[in-house]
Amino acid sequence: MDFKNLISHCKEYGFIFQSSEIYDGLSAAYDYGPNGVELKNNIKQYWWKSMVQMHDNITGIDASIFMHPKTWKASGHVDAFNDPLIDNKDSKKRYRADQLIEGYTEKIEAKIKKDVEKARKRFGDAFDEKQFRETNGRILDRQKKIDDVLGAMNEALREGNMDALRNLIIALEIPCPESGSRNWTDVRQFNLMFSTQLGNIAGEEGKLYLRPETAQGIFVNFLNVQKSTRQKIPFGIAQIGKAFRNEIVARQFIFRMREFEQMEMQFFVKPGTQKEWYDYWKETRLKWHLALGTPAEKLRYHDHDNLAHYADAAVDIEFEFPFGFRELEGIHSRTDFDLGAHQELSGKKLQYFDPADNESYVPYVVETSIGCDRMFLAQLGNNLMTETVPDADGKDSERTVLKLHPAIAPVKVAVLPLLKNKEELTTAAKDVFNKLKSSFNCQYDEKDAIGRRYRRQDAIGTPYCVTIDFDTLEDGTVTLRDRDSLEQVRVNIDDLKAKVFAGTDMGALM
RNA sequence: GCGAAAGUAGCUCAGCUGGUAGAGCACGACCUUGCCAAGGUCGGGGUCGCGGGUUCGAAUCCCGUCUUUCGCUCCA
Repeated sequence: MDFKNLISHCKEYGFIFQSSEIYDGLSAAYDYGPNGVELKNNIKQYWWKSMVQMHDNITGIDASIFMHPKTWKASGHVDAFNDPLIDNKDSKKRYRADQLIEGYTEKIEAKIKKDVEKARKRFGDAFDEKQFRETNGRILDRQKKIDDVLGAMNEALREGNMDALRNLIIALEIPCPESGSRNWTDVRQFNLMFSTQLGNIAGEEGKLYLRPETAQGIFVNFLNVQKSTRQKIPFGIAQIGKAFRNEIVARQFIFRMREFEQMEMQFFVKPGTQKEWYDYWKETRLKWHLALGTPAEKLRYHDHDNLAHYADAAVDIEFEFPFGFRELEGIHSRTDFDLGAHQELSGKKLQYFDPADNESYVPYVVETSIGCDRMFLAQLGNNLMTETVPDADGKDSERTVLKLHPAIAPVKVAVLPLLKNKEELTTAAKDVFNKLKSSFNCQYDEKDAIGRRYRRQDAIGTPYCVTIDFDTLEDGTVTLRDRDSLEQVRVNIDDLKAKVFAGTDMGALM
């Protein structure tokens, strides 16, 4: 099914609505509807059970969205994600001003390397690169130029002086890499974190940020959790929660929103063992996706070429969305960057005493981080389809069916009296419904012909439909109709609960 | 942010050489209906995304704006 139809389906069947739609909507903000919230909750529950319930050494927390501003200083977000952006008026291309300037210095560096290589060829084994670089006049001039430019750039960045940054680009006559044009706009600061004010914090003007990732709530609680649970390394802390990023362009339905939900687990390990745990989680997390029935050819690993400031290894699990392969989950080896930075800035020891080695150390961290909304979209993209099934006359007819894994389906079972106007049938059906509803999310539906009701349930992914007919009144059996095979089996009402449970049990995935 | 396309009933859309809105499905009532999108009768529902302009008259032409999709760009 194409992307547009998927979005329509989400609205029509109560999965996702645009935020504040009656006011023309808010860009890139969406609300989960009645079926959407059930599916999303089930996805979260599947993740939570797989991570926390199934691992003795992983526990959960739920940290505040507001955190002390120093958190983001330590994490690097304040410094690393204040991107200075500049547009080229002719080509309409946007660049990071600092990257343009760095590109300029890299070209000079390349010229230096060329000279070095020429000299190496000339002098052969006797060549001393260090000495050559320190004595060759042309290279020294070029190196000075690089140092001057980067020095000026860093000073401008440090002071937040956007005009100075622009002037540098103009003075160096840096052209647009695409068009060659030097017709630049002003440089504008773009911070990926949303901020708000909160009176005073520790005597300083309090600029609060909405967290751009949930991970820091885990790091700052590292010792609280370790001590209160008496966990021994290796152990993990899991969290599901909202995060906020002021993306320049937020698009593609719920794929990239400015407010989104993450499911993150930080796994604390002994330094030196991070690689083996990175490999372990890389494999374990892919299995989690495969267990839901997502086909292997729609998933792939994508290694990061450019590592983030905190990582020594990083891989994405990508899913083939309707608009191509995109990141669904990330597994990052975050080293001791975060705990080390918090230890330094807070002045509090964030170390673990390892009785096995009789020593203290700052643990290394392997992170798994999955976007909840993206997982939701992936499930719809993978399971929503139209297919041909026989109609009442045995002829081909089309149905729209959401073939979610039964364990995460919003509604587990629909209870349907065969006919609406026979009170003995509707009464019996309501009895069955009342028996099931304490165990499963159920729906009772008596409107329209039975075939239409089946199709309505297909469209929201309900794995089972129970139909009450006249035989039910005689022998206490009902038909149990399977969403995918369309097969119906006769089941005793007393066995229904066990049957539906067996077919929708989340435990079977783990 | 730039470029392209779109926005009319709950949904999918038609109407758009200007003359104050239609269909199918959905919704409500009644009849009919015995397992995979049944039929009949009646009924409710839209100031055509929003604002402005041209005109005697605008869903239709023009300008602006918001939202969405696609392509660039960005993406810890």
